[in-house]
Amino acid sequence: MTEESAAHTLAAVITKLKSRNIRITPQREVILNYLITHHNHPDVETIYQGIADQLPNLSVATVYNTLKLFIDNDIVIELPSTDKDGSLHYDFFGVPHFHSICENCGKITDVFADEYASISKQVTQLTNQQTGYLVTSSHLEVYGLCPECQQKLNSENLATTN
Amino acid sequence: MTEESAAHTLAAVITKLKSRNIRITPQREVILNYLITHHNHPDVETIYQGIADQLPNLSVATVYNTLKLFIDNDIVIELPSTDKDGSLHYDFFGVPHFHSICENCGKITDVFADEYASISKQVTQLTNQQTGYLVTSSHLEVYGLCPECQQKLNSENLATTN
DNA sequence: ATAAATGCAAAGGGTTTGCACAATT
DNA sequence: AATTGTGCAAACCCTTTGCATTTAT
Repeated sequence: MTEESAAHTLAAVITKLKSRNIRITPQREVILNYLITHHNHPDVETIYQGIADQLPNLSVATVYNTLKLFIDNDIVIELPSTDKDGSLHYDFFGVPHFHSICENCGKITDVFADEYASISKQVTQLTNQQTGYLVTSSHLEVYGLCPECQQKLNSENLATTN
Repeated sequence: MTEESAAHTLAAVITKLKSRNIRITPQREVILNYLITHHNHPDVETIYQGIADQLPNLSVATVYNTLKLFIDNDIVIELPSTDKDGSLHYDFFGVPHFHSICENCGKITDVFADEYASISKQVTQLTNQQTGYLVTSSHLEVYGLCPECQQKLNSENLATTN
């Protein structure tokens, strides 16, 4: 994402929040900007460290509060903790997508596909028909082995069978 | 699920585990049986309480160990914690399905749909093409308001606007 | 026999909470 | 001015860890 479009995205989200009478504080703006410009699926600690220079007195509690606010407003989604890390991860959800998660190293990868729109729609309809839920959003995670871990595990197996 | 088919399912899963040289302990069998016969998406504490009469000396650590084993062998899946409860939930995954989660009360509801098979397949292919992951499984969660909470919130709104 | 699983209890660490103070509208 | 948000630090509690003992194969 270019700086230009990131700035535009930031402004658009802030407008959206303001229209819902949500106050825009420096903390919220910085955290939001971090999430828009970083797609590493950070946990709270990573976000905290990543904006420490901009907000020297920031509290972790504020990061948690802000993330919850963004999640409730469908701006950010929460991703499960990966094996080697008990903390939850967060992702700006401007463009709908899903995630593949490596069962070996815990890496999270974005998957953007045009097909996801129709899948979401189908799933929303199915859910509403069968359960009566009023559907707000849907999350999809795919589990497997990332290319790097496939290679690494393959090398290890070759080594141990010699 | 009838007792008959539950027993059959239990036997089938045990055979599958044995074929992978996984030891069948009383603890594992009881926990597995609990999960096959209870689809309340229990957390660890609920499982622990639910089988306390069958395994008086059971340790919570064993429940955690066993669940991890089942997850690694694609028998059980882990579900995110609901808002009012910081603990993860577990679900026997004999018949593939997805889940709807109420954003208000945290209730988790199974959604069985024939369409899910083709969705999973499609998602697996998309992921493999775009990321090179070797896909093992996929999870889908739908968020929204359950019928009960829709009604409840609607009543509250009517009350407060009077 | 022996490699693996269990139980116990303590430690760990991510997340939440309560309240005084500060800031947005 | 009034409502809302923030920072701080302690508390919470789910989960993990280490090790001695027991057990499945």
